[in-house]
Amino acid sequence: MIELAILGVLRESELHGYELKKRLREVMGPLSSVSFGSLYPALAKLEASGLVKAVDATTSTPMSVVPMTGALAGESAAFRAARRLATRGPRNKKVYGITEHGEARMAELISEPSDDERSFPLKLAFCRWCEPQVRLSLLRRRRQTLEDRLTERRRSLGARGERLDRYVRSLMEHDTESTELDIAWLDRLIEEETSA
Amino acid sequence: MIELAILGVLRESELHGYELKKRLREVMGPLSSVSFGSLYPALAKLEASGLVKAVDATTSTPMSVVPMTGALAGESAAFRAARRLATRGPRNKKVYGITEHGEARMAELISEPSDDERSFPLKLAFCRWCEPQVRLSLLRRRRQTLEDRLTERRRSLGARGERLDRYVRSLMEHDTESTELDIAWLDRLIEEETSA
DNA sequence: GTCATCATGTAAGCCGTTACATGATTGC
DNA sequence: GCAATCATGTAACGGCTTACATGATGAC
Repeated sequence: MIELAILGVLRESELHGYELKKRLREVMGPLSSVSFGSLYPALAKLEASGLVKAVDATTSTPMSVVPMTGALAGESAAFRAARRLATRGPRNKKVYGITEHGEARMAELISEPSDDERSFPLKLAFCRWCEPQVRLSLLRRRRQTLEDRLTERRRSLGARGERLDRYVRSLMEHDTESTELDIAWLDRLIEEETSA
Repeated sequence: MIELAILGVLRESELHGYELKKRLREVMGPLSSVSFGSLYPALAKLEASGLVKAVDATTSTPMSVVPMTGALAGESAAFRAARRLATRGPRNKKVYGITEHGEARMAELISEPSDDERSFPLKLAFCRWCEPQVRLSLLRRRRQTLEDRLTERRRSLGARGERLDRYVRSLMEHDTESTELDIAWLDRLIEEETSA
């Protein structure tokens, strides 16, 4: 889970742990944002496996050398990171970048059949990097999962739906509605994917 | 999490661990169904705290005494459990029931402010047992949580929405849509709650 | 008598958390 | 110089999972 999230964010730009955490919160939502206690060990593990590497930021450029244009609004996150890095020196920061091995691992993670509520959004968020057919099968796999759940739900609801508690029934009916919306959304994505 | 689920199911009928697991899967959905490895220790802990107790099923009624009507389809789960218990004897089974202390604990758990994706459905599923005002504040609290997330989402989407990856944007838009559906559903529940 | 199912547990491990410790840099 | 923030980590713990061990009961 956290592995794919880190790789995906690092693929966009090289970052150090602290900024990585901020970007992760943006991607994964304010909920389920990873904590430092899991982020740093995860990074260390990824580095040990060669999926990410610490990039050398040996430019000891003092601040005066960096031209301050005043047009800071347009800066990319990566550029800001680079500037701050140059300003502060690399001694106390570890800036990570994804390796080729890491990119291959990403493709592998996205292809994995597991399809739960947590992993799917993450996979979709980074699926631009993978091949169209992998992306398409991801969408179809997810659709099938939801479809299965829906028929299962309908079966158990039909069996003992009448004598169900009011709140439980409302919960189930809403879940069904919600899942149908999900499927319709996936259908749109699949349609766009196949037409292109 | 698992604590509330167990208490809630036991409140409907006295059960032993194995059947409890089956009922839990029905309530919590096929996903996130607890495993034995977590169920039994959880039950033991609940018993130690006095929230559930092992009910004595000392009725050594032999099977022949139980009349077999043939109309088995209409049996309740509780009755089936009782019959099977009488058939097999209590030696190898531990049938649990909720205590008064456990009922109080349930009310406490439902009142707790934590409101995440997992705990809310569980709370709602068992909220019939708690007082109307507690139930209402549960619904309102959840609604507020979703509303907050929605405004947060809109804020971050407005800031950098244009240059967002296609799939990430679709993900966010769908999440927004989905959350709006949730809120509308909660509004219906709240309306029903206040009108009665 | 044997196989599937029912039934209860324990052990090891994964994945993540909170809380704590440490120190550099910046702004005032 | 001092506080706030940036930055990196460690330690202890929690909750849940899979895999394993054990044995009773029922169907045939």
